[in-house]
Amino acid sequence: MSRPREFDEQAVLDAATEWFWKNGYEATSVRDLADRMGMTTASLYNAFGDKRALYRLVLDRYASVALRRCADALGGNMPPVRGIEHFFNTIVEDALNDRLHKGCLVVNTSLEVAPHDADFREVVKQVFVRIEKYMRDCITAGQLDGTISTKQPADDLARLLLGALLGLRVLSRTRPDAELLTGLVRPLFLLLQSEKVVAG
Amino acid sequence: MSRPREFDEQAVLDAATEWFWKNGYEATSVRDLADRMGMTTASLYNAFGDKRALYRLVLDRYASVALRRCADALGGNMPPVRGIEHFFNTIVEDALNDRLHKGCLVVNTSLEVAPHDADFREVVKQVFVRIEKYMRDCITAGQLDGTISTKQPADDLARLLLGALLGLRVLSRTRPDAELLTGLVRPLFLLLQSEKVVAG
DNA sequence: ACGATTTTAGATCGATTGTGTTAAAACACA
DNA sequence: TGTGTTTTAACACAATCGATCTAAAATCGT
Repeated sequence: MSRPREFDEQAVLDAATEWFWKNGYEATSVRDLADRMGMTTASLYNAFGDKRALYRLVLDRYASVALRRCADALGGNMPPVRGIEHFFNTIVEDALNDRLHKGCLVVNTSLEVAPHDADFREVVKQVFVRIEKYMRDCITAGQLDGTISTKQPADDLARLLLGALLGLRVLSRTRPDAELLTGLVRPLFLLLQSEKVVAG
Repeated sequence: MSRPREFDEQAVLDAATEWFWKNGYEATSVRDLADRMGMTTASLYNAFGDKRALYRLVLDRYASVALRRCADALGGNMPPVRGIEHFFNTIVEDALNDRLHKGCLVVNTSLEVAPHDADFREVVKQVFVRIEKYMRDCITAGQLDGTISTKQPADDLARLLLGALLGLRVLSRTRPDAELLTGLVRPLFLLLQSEKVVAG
């Protein structure tokens, strides 16, 4: 066989993720990446291809865990409306704890690189489609067991929740204020609330 | 006096806006800009300073008309709830008609350049604050004349509308689909609707 | 028509970009 | 221990970046 790698693949990918996440694609140079990953540019190109391929790998890894977290919260054993509340509360908490204001890598990608790169546009698009589907399935379940209002179709409610999520992510980068973010999600929960349920 | 400029300032700023808007800040080179603006880089630097100053000028110009359009729709002579509907419908229409999927320059800026530039972060932040204020004032007016539900505080409703707007703008770049965008805003209108008003 | 002033056009600066090369070093297997 | 393979380190490539310089062209007030 051959000489083994000196670096831990998961660790260096984490470092690359952090850097891309914080600075974006264009503003991150390969030399910056190599430094932060603790390797030379030659090793980087040898191991991951070019800059674009590395970003793709980083994005796929990020999207994978993000989607799993979404599916766990919305499709888990929690009651549907509790799952949605928990999911959004987690998003808000993460935003308030993120001192670097990195937001969401997928959302950042959707505005910076997806518009002029068909492959990345498709990745982002599919992530959004999946999230919308998780939301819709969760809402449908809640409507069936009577815990979520049926005044509006699950399709539209899921679209609104997706939009609110993306809006949250945008504000997380520029105005990560507790009152703003928690106030934003509050009306969503009341909107979902079934008429049959009496508050208190 | 001196030699007058050969270019129309508003026209070249429009060209610069389009290019920055479509490609973002980093991916737009000064040479690209000069070509599209029909001038040399020397003239560009002489007239507008450096690249960053030009972007700032472009962004301020864009934000100015965007805020005026927002104020006109939400603070005009239309009934509050009609104003909000009109505003969001306009956003959706623009997104569907925008074949280049440029989205909103302020939102694009908030994710690409604002995170690592305090000045631009402040610009974006103030635009969002102003929009939120227009929303809140409009909702408060609607609550006072009984056309908007008072079940939720105007503060929170305004925050949700801002978030939904930003979400709309994100989706406009990646998934400008009519069903998605119109479906997203539909629940918002029903949410605002006063209980006293009977549908139909 | 003249001098003052400013915009042009074109070339080019140093720095940095993404990417590649070369050769030495390090391991696995025989 | 030797052979083969791969990673490493360091250097460097062509291209492009933002920014500037010089000098010619153009227009104003007089």
